[in-house]
Amino acid sequence: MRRFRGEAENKVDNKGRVSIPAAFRRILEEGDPDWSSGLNPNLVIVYGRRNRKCLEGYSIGSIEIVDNLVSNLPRYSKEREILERLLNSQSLYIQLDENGRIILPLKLRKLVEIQTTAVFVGMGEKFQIWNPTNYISDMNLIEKNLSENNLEEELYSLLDNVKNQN
Amino acid sequence: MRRFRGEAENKVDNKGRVSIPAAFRRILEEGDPDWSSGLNPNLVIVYGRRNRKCLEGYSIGSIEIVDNLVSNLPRYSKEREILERLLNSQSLYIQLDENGRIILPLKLRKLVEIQTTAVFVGMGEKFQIWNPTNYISDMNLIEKNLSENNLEEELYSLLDNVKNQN
DNA sequence: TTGATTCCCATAATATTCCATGATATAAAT
DNA sequence: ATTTATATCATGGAATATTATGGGAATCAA
Repeated sequence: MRRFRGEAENKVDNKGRVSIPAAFRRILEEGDPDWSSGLNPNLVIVYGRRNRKCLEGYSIGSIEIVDNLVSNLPRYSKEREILERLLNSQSLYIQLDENGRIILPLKLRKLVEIQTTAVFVGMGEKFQIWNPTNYISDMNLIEKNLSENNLEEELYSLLDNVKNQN
Repeated sequence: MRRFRGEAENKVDNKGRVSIPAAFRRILEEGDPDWSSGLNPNLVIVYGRRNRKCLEGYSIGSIEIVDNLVSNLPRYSKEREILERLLNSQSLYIQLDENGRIILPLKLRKLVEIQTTAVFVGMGEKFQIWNPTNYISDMNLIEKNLSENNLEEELYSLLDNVKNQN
């Protein structure tokens, strides 16, 4: 399955409307079992990630994978209850409109400090929505983290040493 | 599997259109699981390599190997999130058009200083896209490094000591 | 009735598709 | 081997479609 890739910066108007980048729409369409040509795909927005100042968007298909992982934990276990709280209560279904936009409720915009602009960031099986300035800081943090932990080399050696298993 | 080999210099028009060298197309076709005769292959362009002034092109097959390695890390682990960020946010899918061209978005062209001409460089499992002048400097840098330290022989001797990890 | 929410339409910018052509290369034929 | 036919490549232009984004009317809720 194709992944969310790339970055895009889109306007948020005062009704809270934002365009989902076209490339992401394609992934949402593929990932929505109910979607077919002509319809508008659904997605799930999760806003329950503490220590992260961003929202996360999942295709229906990929949120179901996560949900199933949670369902495999022992029922009524403390861990499961917490995860369900974070992933289920702090999330909502949204359907794209005719123009490929969604409406970000005021509550969510406030939560992640989004006002007139939102940055969409591809993260593989999900994507993130950031306030532009916060995104830059987060990226800088990552850069720092990379160099400190020597992760960068590790990462690129992954890329460079792909042993082709086809 | 066949590899990206050779160099080619192609024109970039003001819409950002460039021909992918025919030899590279064949490799992209072979490497795209969805490709079949008559279709146009997809590829992934990675632009996030710090300290490198070039873009990198991967066939779908080889980028998926990398993606899967990352996907095997614990979901939501710090390490995975960092890797996903770097690999996915700094890359994009592109499909060749009917004439074997792709469109390099302005953002990417600026990033690597490409204007009217681009050099394609085969690098085995990936290829690079350079501004011609920058490519020459990079090559010179390598040459200089090699001759100054008399590294060439040493380098090639590395090849013989590789413990084959396949 | 006064915000907010949804739906519908408009549009400039951008991207995609389609067609055309000269230049190379590949294959066939004498 | 030299010429002739055929296909493929790199590139340009123009027609068409899609994106991102704004504005307003209709609908709804308190």
